[in-house]
Amino acid sequence: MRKPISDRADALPALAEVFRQHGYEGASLSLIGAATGLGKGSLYNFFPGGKEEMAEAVLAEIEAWFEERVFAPLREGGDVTAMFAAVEAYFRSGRRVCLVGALALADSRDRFAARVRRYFAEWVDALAAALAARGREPAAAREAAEDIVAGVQGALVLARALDEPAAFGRAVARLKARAA
Amino acid sequence: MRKPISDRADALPALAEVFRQHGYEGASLSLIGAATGLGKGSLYNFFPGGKEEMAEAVLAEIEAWFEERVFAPLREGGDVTAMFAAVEAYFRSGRRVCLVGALALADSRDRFAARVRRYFAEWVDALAAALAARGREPAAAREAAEDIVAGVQGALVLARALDEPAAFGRAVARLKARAA
DNA sequence: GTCTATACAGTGATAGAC
DNA sequence: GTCTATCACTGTATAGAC
Repeated sequence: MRKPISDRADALPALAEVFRQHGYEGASLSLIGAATGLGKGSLYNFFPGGKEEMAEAVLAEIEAWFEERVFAPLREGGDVTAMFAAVEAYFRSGRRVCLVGALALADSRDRFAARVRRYFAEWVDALAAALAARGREPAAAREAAEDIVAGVQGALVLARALDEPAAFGRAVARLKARAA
Repeated sequence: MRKPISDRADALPALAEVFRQHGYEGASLSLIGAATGLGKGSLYNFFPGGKEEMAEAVLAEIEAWFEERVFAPLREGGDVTAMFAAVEAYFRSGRRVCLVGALALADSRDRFAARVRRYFAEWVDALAAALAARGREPAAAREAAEDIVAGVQGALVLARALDEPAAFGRAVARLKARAA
């Protein structure tokens, strides 16, 4: 809520945070209004499709962020270390949850199934390509990529469940070593 | 719903399935009524505390199941292979989601925070004890235990997200090899 | 464009008939 | 004990004033 909100894009960070903290069903329009500082009038002006369109916009932004900062560098440069740095920063060292992962498990999972699947498929594909470029057999690279992506998601679950963000950092260190 | 429902315990499996599929907020009393075949009268007769008491009962049953079939064997016999077999069966080879993990990420996470934390803490502790009994250094055993528990949870997220249950089986195979 | 009012459905929960 | 009817409330979404 730091910057004045004059269009959809300005509202997305606050929106994303509400969905992350409360899930899709739990993110009521009152919570959304409070978090963004926008009334229902403005919200429906920006997002005529209502809450579903808000969530879609948030997911699209997340996907774009990862595409630019994680997937593309992985595919092009094969830079796995940079991925771990980006991921650790993005998830705030385990204090932030992965909205896409949460949506995959939760209530409204079929509503966003296509987007969720694409996000994870792209992540695994890009990481497998990077590992293959570093000399692994294609099949082994793909297994390792699945292992690492699942490891990140599981570490987020565990860190949140134990209320111990440091568990995420430990997991990332292990995964980094395994990827090297 | 196979057996006639005459007390709380009979309703728990159907209840658990509803919470797993729709999350806590998404599991409305109408869904719960349809899944259990019970009217609101019966439900509130069995669970005077309403939905929250239903979820608590489900979580307690899950915890008891894992305590008996997973945690205790790990602590006593150190049988890691049996854990993987139990886990693979319980999560239906990746077609079933972990309710405790889902609650850790989702909306109503603080409501069940204590139970969620205990479930994962016991799992990690028991597994670490088993790995230590198999000769690992205590610190390494604990790291490996965290790695494996997180790996299971992450594999469930990934399998569900990709809509590819087989990804769970592949992950379990990798984790099993890593534990050996 | 943004707010205030409100419509309408659906929620969890309760009361009372049987 | 179980169902039906109903409660008060909150949800999303819309309409209309400004």
